[in-house]
Amino acid sequence: MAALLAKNLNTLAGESGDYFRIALSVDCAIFGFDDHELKVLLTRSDLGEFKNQWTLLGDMVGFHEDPDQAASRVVKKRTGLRNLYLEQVHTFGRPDRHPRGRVVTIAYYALVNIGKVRLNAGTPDLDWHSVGDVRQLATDHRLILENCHRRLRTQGVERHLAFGLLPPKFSLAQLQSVYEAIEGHPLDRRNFRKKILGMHILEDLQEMEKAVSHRPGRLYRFRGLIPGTFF
Amino acid sequence: MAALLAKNLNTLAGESGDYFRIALSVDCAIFGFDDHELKVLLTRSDLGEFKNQWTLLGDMVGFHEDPDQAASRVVKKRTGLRNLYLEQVHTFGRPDRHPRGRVVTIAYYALVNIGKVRLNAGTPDLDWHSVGDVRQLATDHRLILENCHRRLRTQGVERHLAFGLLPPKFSLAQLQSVYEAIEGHPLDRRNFRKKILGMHILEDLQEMEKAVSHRPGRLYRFRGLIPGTFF
DNA sequence: CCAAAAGTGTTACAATTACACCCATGA
DNA sequence: TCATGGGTGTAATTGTAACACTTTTGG
Repeated sequence: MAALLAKNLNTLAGESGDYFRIALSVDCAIFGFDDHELKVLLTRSDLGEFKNQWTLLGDMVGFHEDPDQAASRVVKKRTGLRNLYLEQVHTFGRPDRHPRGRVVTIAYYALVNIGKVRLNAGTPDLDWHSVGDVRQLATDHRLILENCHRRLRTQGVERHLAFGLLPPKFSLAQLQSVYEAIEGHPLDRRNFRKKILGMHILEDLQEMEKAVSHRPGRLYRFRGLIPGTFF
Repeated sequence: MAALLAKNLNTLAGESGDYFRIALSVDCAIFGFDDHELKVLLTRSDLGEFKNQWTLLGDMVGFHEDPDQAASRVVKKRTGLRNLYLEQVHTFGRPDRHPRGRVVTIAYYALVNIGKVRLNAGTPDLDWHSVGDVRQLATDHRLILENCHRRLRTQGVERHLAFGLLPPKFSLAQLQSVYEAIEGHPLDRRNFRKKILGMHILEDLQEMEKAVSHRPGRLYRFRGLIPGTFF
């Protein structure tokens, strides 16, 4: 069967006859938001060459598996969450990128509500890291993370993705804090409220924050679907 | 050697043990501009199931080859042009997308000056097609083309990519015509000139169009590098 | 009553849009 | 002299950015 497949693939005419041995993986930058900072979920590499270095979460793509599904599977396995918005960002395929041979990886990012995540205890040192503090990662994962972060930043407020990072009920201050963390600079409060409220994407819950040691903020929820998610 | 690689790859822990048999290809939407229309270079499929259907230009990625290089190689082989700007757009990997087995493809787009292209005679029915007229393509190439075209449209004037579609000397009317073809709607002439000239990216060549049956336009050339290209 | 964050409008500036007439050339 | 497209400026509108004081709560 493998030989037959190889023969078929060879009829596709490439420069070399051995391209069918390329392995395909997915790597996910799973972003969360906590303590006014953008976080990314990392674990420890299990590659000897990169032992003890941090890496994004990934896995090989199964032979009968859609890469998008492989990415969902990775996120589900490590965080317990399903039906998240996952966006494909870029495919990294330099021949020398992986120490164990030819592995091409498709990078995705996901946005999760950090409070809902039950971290999978079976994953070594699985934990959240401030994106700004990440230094070295195994193989080319720093490059991959930078690409995912840039994509997230340039996606813009209009795509409403940031709501995936928040609990269902939130204040405008929390929402602003999310955008500040993503964009990396402070925003003007009045202009931010004007803009967001003018979009009519928030439903006023007629509720207030509780037990805060200052004037409580009004709570809202997001009106409308986040693409790829079901609430 | 193949068995050793497979064994190594199996240690990467996937759902199934046969992911290493996934084949990887590149497919290129090569855009050109002519007769006030955005064109794309197509050829005839050599897949029995899609015989006589049009397809984008692609090839398998060699085992030791960077996908970006594979895309350059494809463009060079069919058009004779090298050092073009090529942008990776998306990776398509549905398990059922290809009739000859598991082939995941990385899509790229390129912008070429159609006048410089010497079409490779060895490619069946290789020719330019108006993007707006493209109906059915082999496998999922219509989807791939739509993705590449959308990426090109949303890239915006600021990225200066459209210059790749023009000869070195061009008039503002030609440039405007390119943007109109890409964006799919007419633009106001005065506003367009104001915007482009205000960018200071054009050098006035102090030359005029020749042999046109109307008032000749001033010729310009692009000042500065198109990313990924050398002039 | 103090600290801390919520809530609220107006003005200046920049960017974008809409719009109409004269000019240079070849046929 | 006509047809064709080149070349030009201004006013209205819209969007964005800057900016300070009052309110509500818990401690």
